[in-house]
Amino acid sequence: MLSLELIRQHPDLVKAGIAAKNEGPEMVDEILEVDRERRDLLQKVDELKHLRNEASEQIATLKRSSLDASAAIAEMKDVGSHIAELDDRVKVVDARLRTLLLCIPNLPQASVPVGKSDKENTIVLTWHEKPTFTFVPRPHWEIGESLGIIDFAAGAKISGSRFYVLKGLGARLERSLISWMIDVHVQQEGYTEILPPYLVNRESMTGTGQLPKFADDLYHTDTDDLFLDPTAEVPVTNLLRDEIVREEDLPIKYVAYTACFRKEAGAAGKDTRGIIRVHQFNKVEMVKFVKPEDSYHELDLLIENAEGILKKLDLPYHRSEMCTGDLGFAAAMKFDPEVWMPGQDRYVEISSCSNFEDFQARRANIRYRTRDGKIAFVHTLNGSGLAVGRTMAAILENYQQEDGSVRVPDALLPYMGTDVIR
RNA sequence: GGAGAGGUGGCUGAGCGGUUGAAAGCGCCUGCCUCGAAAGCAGGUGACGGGGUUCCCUCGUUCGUGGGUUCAAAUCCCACCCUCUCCGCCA
Repeated sequence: MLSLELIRQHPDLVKAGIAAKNEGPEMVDEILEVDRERRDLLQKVDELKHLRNEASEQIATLKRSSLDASAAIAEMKDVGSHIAELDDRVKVVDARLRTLLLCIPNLPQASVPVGKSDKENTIVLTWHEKPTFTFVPRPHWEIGESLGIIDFAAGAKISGSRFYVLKGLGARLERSLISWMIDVHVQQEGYTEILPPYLVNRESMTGTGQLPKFADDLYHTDTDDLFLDPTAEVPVTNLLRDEIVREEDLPIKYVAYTACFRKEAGAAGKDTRGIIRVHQFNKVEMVKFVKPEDSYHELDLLIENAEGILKKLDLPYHRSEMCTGDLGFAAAMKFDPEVWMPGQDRYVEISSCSNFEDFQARRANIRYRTRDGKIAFVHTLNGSGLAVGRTMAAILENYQQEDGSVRVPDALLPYMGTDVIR
């Protein structure tokens, strides 16, 4: 959510910002209009309420000294109904304004390269050359199936397309990755581990920005109006919804594993093979709450924490900087580390590290009290550290051997109990 | 799922139709005291929104949420949500 004050004072700046995200200026004008209407109404109704409050006090005084107050009461009856009428109108206008504010995207940070779509993202860093193989490397779905550790048919039978089943050392590898990633973030980088609910309510989804605009991507339970989390970002960020934390407690750094659920509504025909794009996947997510002045430094650290996992696994990757058109709804700046998949001859997004500035904090009302007593919104950031299924795919493709077996990365040896999957 | 109790400011907790935005205590802040701290004493201390002569003044809202009754609701009525206790069921 953008600050209403910012929209009032610098509508052109806001229009330019959302234009860079491929969003038209109409919403801004409507907000200004509705805001004007709201303030006019408020002025009127507040005046009447003031009148009523004063009259009530007089009535109370009269009653206390057992005097007749029926004249004043009769007079207030009209005022009361007028107030009720205006209050109804305020309520309608308030709801409209809130909806508009919830639907306007965050502004890109000034230094983000302007671009229309993901085609204009730039590679800002490359780590390790693409490895050479003495044989033709296979994609992970072939490796996984031939080793008997990924079963796509079973997933389709149990649940449908874009589901799969892990077996034996495949399941063990996934579980090892989850534990190891969390251990790294907790023990080496000072994050606090969280294990949150996967089902969240409407307020939480609104707080991080999935609702109201992106309901189509979410699984929803009809009976009790809960949503399956598409990322741990949702439950973990909402941990501090409507809270005021102390400045000295910032930054707050959480890491959480959850299963993630996505309808992938707009992705028909995309990544149909393998475990890259599925309806349910595991992810370890880092979430940070920081002071505004620290948030870009914290973004750098967050990216390093995400990429640290890739480095420890010795997986080649590069870092893509999102242009304005590919930032998404809530981010002010975003970097995606992408891992090399030799079996598919391409890089695949394996993490996404964003600074939301105060966009989510405003929606979710997450604030902090400064040392001198002032209250301000925190900045929130999050980044995958990492997407676990895709990490497994990357390991299968990068660590595959000519005989069809897969070496276990050194970092995972203590968790896997074997150094090779065959 | 059934029965009961309850949800009040950062926390504990009073109030149960009319100077109650809300007692008291704790916490926090400021001052005095002190070499300093503690204790003690004095004072201050919620959030949100509107308006203004914008380091301040003023008005409104806010006692789980949403409705209702009333001139007036933390206080009465209804619905929902949540917490706790007991019973049932259960990984």
